[in-house]
Amino acid sequence: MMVMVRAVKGTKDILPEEMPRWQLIESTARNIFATFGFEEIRTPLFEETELFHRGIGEATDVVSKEMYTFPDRSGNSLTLRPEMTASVVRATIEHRLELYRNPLRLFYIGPMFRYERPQKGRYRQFHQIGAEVIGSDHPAIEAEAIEMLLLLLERLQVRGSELVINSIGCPSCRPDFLNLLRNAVSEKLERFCADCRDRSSRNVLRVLDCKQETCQEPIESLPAISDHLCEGCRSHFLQFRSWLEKRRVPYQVRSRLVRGLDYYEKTTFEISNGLLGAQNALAGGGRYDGLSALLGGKPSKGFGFAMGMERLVLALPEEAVKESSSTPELCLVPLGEKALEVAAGVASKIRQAGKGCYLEYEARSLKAALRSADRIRARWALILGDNELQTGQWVLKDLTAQTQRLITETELLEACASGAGKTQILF
RNA sequence: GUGAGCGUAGCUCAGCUGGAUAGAGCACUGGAUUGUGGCUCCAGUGGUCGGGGGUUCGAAUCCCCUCGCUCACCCCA
Repeated sequence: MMVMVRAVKGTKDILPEEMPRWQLIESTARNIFATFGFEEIRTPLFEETELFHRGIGEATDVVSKEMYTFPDRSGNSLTLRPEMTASVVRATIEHRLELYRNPLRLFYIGPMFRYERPQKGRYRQFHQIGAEVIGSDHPAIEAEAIEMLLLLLERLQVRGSELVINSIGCPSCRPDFLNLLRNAVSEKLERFCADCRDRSSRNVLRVLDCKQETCQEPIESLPAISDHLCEGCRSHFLQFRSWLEKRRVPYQVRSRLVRGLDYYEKTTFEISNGLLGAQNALAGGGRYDGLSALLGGKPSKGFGFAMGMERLVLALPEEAVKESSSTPELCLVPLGEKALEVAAGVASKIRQAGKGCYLEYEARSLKAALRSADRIRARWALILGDNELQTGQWVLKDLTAQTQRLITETELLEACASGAGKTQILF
């Protein structure tokens, strides 16, 4: 037997049944982002591998072991984007978008790719909605972006989200802190788990984020970054917090919050939600003032976030998705080949008038056709058999009211012409 | 990369410590109703029990390998 080809590991089909949830999320996001002055941008799904190496950082997990990297036919190394901030910043540099609006407010919706073991809420092809503000380092804009994100969640009736924030310092204070931290960890190395011992040399900050029971106590005694911020970072963070408070956004400071991408500095944040399982981060983001310069552009400060759409779908309550069927309400039921020809012509005219209808092709019997019309939830069935062909009087059956009446082609097309702008036919 | 759990009809699942032609509900098709749906009743289609090997008189059931899915670690959205 032929082996069935299936969707590759970590990818999945989003079937028509679940499409309303996705469409709701996308349209709500577009509407809300527009009210904040954000404009949509789409960048290619793949980029020069170099972009992510430079932007995200060689040492990160994403770059070192999670990228879909491949040579194209000319030998260039390309990579399916694992996130989109680097691409957006690349595009702003390439097209000088900072000349066009300052700050630049952009958002995006699209698929990302990371080679990881799939689990609940985590896929190899996953989708993000994200937003970036480029060209300003005002702390108020961070609070505004977070407010926008929370408003989206509220509008989608997603409950139980928590905002945690932190400042991870900047190039002028972080290196000193990292040394301090590294030394503190190595002093009591034996008290940390094997993973943390490994992390202490690879990426010390991560030690702060370890969830191992046994590591909690030694972590407590480690220096906190909040005590070692430079004056600029400290004041920026305080202002950011006060802007959140002015906007009445509840938050928690977690000095152990660490992000996985090297370009972040100063403000970082995460929104988690208990409905998601182990991968409980619904959205995350932060400031990336050095990224533009790193990618060869003019120094340009930025702040942004990304939200996982699959995770948002998991957290989306059923009542938020309203039944909104856009499928046709009229089903044409021809009985026999000759009737099919006539019906096909009528269907064309209906659609040219901007209305919709189903055309039943394989009506084995009237009974089967009506059953099928019922199943696709059509409101009316137009029956076209030998009798109707003869008389020119077709049978229009109201499947809900269980009534039927005769109608001519002319009357039908007149009904189609009425109700301008609506795709459903009004009888 | 590591660990655990699970693979029986399109879907959700029964199938007791190994026993004869592998079952149910839903879905699908047809009939009761020669051109009238949803409800009801009746009947039917559909499975190399994920794949391979082994133990046995006999394997969906036990053992080994393999593939797949799920969840968790790691990491993140």
